[in-house]
Amino acid sequence: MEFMEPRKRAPAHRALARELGIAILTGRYPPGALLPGELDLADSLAVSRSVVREALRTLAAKGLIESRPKTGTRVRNRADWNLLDPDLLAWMFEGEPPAGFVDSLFQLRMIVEPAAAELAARARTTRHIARMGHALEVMEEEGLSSVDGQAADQQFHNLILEATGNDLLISLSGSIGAAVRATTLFKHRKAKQLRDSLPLHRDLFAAIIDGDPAAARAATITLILQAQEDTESSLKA
Amino acid sequence: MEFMEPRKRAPAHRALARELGIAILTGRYPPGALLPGELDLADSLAVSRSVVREALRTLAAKGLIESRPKTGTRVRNRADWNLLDPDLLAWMFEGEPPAGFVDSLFQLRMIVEPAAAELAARARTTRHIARMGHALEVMEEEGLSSVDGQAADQQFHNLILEATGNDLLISLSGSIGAAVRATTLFKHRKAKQLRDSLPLHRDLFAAIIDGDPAAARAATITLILQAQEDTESSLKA
DNA sequence: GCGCTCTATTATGTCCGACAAAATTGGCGG
DNA sequence: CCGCCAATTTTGTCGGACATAATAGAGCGC
Repeated sequence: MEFMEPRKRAPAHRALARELGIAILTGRYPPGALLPGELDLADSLAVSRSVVREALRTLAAKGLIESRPKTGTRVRNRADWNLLDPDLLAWMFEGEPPAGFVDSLFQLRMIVEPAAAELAARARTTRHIARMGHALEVMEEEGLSSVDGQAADQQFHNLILEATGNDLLISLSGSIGAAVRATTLFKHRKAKQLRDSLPLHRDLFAAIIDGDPAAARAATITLILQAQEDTESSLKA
Repeated sequence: MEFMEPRKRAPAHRALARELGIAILTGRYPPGALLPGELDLADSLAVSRSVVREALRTLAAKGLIESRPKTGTRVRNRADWNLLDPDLLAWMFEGEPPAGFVDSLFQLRMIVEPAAAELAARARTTRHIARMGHALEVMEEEGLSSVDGQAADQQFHNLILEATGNDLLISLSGSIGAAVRATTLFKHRKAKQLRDSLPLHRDLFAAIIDGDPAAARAATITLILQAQEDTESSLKA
């Protein structure tokens, strides 16, 4: 159990799930492949079979694998993977994100977030407006490079989805948030000059306050486009 | 282990995960609540602690719960639940779907599917067209009430998402498909007269063949609206 | 030889009992 | 009164054993 050094807090079964999950996502075990038996895994990794089994249950719950007696444990088809699971998205970005995946993510954001902003502009309550205003304040004071500033940025976007009152969209916010968090790492790691997105955030906030769906949609699109351009220029570097 | 009678094929840990998952989703264990200790659960349900633990790992992987030593296992906040997980959606519809949830689902479909149809009309290959044509044929021959016809319907919609070439959208198709399958049950169970959706499917198919994004979007919107009206009239009855 | 059934094998599935580690709680001492 | 330390409780990990299911192969009859 030597592979959990970075996070001593992480239980062995969680560390192993991450390990195997990444191995599957990166294609070391391609779809249809049979992975080693539980007992083999257990003693090749120096953990008990319980740990292996719990890790496999975690991966099975995320749609990555499928276990049957005698047959063994098999990697499921890519279409069955729950790619919107926050853990999977996080694991996906641990190394270099697969080509095209970043595009897929921005395509999805471009579909979901403008529509969500529209809904939010209609359904928002004063409570939501207050909390969004607070998040915006933190962003302005702390800046978008600081940890607190980025957390406030996340919350600002989550609040928009929350304001739609749609449970499924709220759940999506967690997933997309996990992925955006990861891409933001790339942006700040590799790119030096990032355009200030605060004015665009303010425009979006104003549109939601006004209850102007069209303006909210337009502001969101602009915001995502800028993030996409910055991210792509970072990836090229 | 007497609760797995309906599906003898289902392992105990899977049956228990479903059991507990439904209990959490239906609010029997509300967010923040502490559920019984592993040992208590084990002998109150007459299974071993291993089974209980593997079930809990499954639920944890789906974002429902969170375990820590000494503190116990706690139900996480609703916002952390992976509602787009196919299992969770299926469990959600085992009983009466919560009020507003059906609306949320159609709202999500109305956001995602028209946009996906647009993309599909641009990116579709002849291979996709051929498979979609085949699915449409099955639907026409078997009818939408038959099992095969509904399966073909599912596949038709999945193929559209697949044609977008966007992995995240493809993954969404599995989730939404699970939910749509469930709502379809309601429609055919309670409603007597369902309008024929085949002509609309043909319109959508034609638009995709033509590579006409605007028409594909419009056809998809019409299709979803009709399904929504039929579903709502079924739920009232 | 061909095909069927029945057995053998091998993986996951389940059970048990024990100890380790962590985190809260309470008590002890400064 | 505060802070440190120990006691307790719960999850975490371990090891081994047996049950069960699904495949592969042996044996049998035709």
